[in-house]
Amino acid sequence: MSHTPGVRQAQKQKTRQALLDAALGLLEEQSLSSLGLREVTRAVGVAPSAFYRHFHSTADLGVALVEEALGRLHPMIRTTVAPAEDSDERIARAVELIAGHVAAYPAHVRFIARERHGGVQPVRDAIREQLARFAEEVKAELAKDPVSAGWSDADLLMLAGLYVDQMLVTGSLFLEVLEVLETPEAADEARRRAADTATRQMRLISIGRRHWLD
Amino acid sequence: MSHTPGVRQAQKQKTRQALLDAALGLLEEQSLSSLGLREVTRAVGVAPSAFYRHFHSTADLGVALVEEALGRLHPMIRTTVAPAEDSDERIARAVELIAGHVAAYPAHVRFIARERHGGVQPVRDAIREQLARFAEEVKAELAKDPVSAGWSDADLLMLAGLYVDQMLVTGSLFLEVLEVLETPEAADEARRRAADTATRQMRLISIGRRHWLD
DNA sequence: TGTACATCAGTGAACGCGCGTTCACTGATGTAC
DNA sequence: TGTACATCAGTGAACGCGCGTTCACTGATGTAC
Repeated sequence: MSHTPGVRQAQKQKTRQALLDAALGLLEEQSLSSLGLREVTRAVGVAPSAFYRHFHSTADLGVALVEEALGRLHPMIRTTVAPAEDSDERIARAVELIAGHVAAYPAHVRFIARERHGGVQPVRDAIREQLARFAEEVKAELAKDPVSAGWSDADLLMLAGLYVDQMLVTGSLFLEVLEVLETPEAADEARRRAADTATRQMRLISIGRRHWLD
Repeated sequence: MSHTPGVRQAQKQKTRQALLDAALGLLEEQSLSSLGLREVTRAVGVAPSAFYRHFHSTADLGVALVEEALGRLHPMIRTTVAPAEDSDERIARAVELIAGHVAAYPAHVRFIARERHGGVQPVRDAIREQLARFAEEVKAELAKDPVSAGWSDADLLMLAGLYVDQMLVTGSLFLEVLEVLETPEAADEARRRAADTATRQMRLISIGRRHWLD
């Protein structure tokens, strides 16, 4: 039953990925709700009608992009929030990791930031669902930390949500830095300041965490 | 030189406001980058070409909406963050104020949340500028508080930014509640939980603030 | 291995439609005297 | 107050254009025997 001959399926998969990649590129400068099906197929070099072999609509494609952008991020989240000897060290690690991810996948990060509150409901829903999963995972990780002794489940989830939101805020901050750039030196300086602000904000939150039960 | 007869100007202003109102309504279910000039004029009941008497483009209209949504919020911010006898009281006041604002102007709040990272650059810039002003004002207010003794200017601005972001997060949270509703009872319960989460997150941040210099 | 038939990813033409923008216009409002 | 002229917010027709969707098609890939 598993036959899966391959050649035909592989080619289809390749076209599908080309559509996703082209869409992501076009979405750097517009929202999903204004993305045209014909724009995407034109960028790939296939007929407009070919689009329907892969997606019902651009909204459907958007949901696939959410999976691509966030689906594989779960393991990364886990290791980022994992308890560390030194709290400042974990924060530095997290900020570096976010900066690296934004530098490596700016279009994915921008897409999520933009469509989280965007005009396409199914995509908003898909993002909300993924972020809720992140929050649950962060909560599970926080619970392992001795610092969390005595915390209620609701408070742990509240803190996890705060961390998840803060990650997105930090990601957006690094994205803004990429947009401005001007000279390489100015960009470096801006990145440094963004990392510094993000680090201090996370540090303040983790101080609040340590004194929550005082 | 001030002549300003009025009748003609007043009528023009009325049409302009009608365009803004209609656009805001249409933007509840789509992003600015997909909003059509003809949609807006159709909703108002004027000819498409009349649009150009008021705005160069829908992006231009969007910038005007940013001013409308955020421009008059500055005094409110000031009183919200103003030092209070009891920290928990100030937090409760802030959360109630945000909830009330979202309930009173949901379309404005949704517009800002959506377009802050949206596909229309001039609008993003206008929002960023307004939020930067908010952060400066919050910073000035925080500086008055005895708790801020010994804080560097950079740290005050960092904290102010955290508060501004948290206000937007809280606004979005209340907005999501409005979207779901289902039954009135469920909506009430959801609103209660949203307020509770927002309150605890702000409390955690203010605990972090009190122990920042430990 | 070879043959006959089935599948199906991608084609290309056609459609009706709403878009943004232009332009000469109308007629109420404003100004000068 | 009355008259003659200027201003200008809003009109409506026209334009060329790209859109999403449909449909019968083609030809390479897959399957059965």
